[in-house]
Amino acid sequence: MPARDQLVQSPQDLLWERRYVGTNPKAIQRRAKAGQGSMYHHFAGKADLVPRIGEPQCCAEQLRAAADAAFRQGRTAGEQVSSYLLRERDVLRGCPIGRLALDPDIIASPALRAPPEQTFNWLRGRPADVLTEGKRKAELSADLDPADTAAALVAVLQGG
Amino acid sequence: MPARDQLVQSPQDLLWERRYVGTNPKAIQRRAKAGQGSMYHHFAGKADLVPRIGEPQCCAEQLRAAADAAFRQGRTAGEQVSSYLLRERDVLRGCPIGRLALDPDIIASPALRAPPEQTFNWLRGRPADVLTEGKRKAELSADLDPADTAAALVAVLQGG
DNA sequence: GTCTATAGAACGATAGAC
DNA sequence: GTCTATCGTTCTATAGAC
Repeated sequence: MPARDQLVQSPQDLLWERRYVGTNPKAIQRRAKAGQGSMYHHFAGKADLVPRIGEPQCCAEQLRAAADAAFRQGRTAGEQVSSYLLRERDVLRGCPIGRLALDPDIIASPALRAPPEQTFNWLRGRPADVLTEGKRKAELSADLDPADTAAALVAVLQGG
Repeated sequence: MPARDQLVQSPQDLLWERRYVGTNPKAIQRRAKAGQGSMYHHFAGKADLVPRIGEPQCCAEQLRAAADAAFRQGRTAGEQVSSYLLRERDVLRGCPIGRLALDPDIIASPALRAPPEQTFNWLRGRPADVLTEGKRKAELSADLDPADTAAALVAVLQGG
C-alpha cells in the first residue's frame, strides 16, 4: 500500500480513541510506520491529515451506503423509517461523524467543520425525502413537516 | 466561594467539551480565575484535579439522586424500570460519566478509572435490586437474571 | 494561599541532506 | 519520497518569593 494511504487508513482507531485533540502526528506516524518527513510530504499538517482519517472519506460513504440500504427495505414510508432506525449499529462505538463533529477544534475551524456538516445535511435530507413521499401517497398525515421530523429522527440517533 | 471549590466547579463545561486529553491546567486556571500556584497548592496536578471537575463528585451524586428518584416512581418493578429508562435526560449532552470513562487517559490509569467505575457498579446494582424485588413478588418471570438484565439496561442507555 | 519564574518534556512544523 | 536535525510553542510541574 502507498505510504499516503497507509497514513490515512492505519490510525482510524487512534482518531476514534483520542479524538482530534488527542491525536498527534507522532502517534499517527508510529501507527502508520511512516516517518515525519513522509507525513509532511503528503499532508500539510495535522489539520490536513487528521480529518481525512477514516471519517469524511471512507466512513461517511459507508454510513451513507448503510443508511441507504436500510431505507430501501420496507414498502411504506413508515417501514422505511423504522428499518433505518432499527438498523443494527455498532452501539458501543457510537456515531463517528457525530463524534468528530462535536470536537471543539473541529467546530472552531470552518474548513474542518465542512465535511461532517455535509454528511449531516445528507443524513437529514434522505429521511425527509422518504417522509415527503409518504405524504404524497397519503400514508402519512398531511400536517407532518418532513424536514422537522427528519431532523428529529437524526437527533434521536445522535442524542442517544 | 473558596478557591479550591472554584477550581473544581467552574470548568465543568471545559472538561465536557475537551475531555481529559484536551483539558489543560492553564485553561482551568483561566476559567476558575485562579493562578497556577493556587492550583498546584490545592491539587497535585492534572491527574488529581481534572477527574474531580464535575464528574465523580457532584455529577455522580446528582446522577445517583436522579436515578433513585426515578426508581421510586412506580409501584411494580416494571413501572420503576420504565420510569428510569424514560427519565428525562439532557440528550444532547449524553452521559458525563460514560464519556469520562471512555477517555483513553482515564482508562490507562487505574487511579483515574476507579471513581467512574464505582458509579457504574452502583448504576448496575440499583436496577438489579429492583428486578430482584420484582421476581420475589412474582411480578417478573423467574428465569430472568437480575444482574444481566440490569447490565443490559445500562448498556442500552450508555450505548445510545 | 497566591504569585512569578522557570524547568523539562511533548507537540506541531520546517529545513535540508540523501 | 523519506530521513534526521532542529526550531518555536505549549504543556505539566516545581521552586521560591511574598
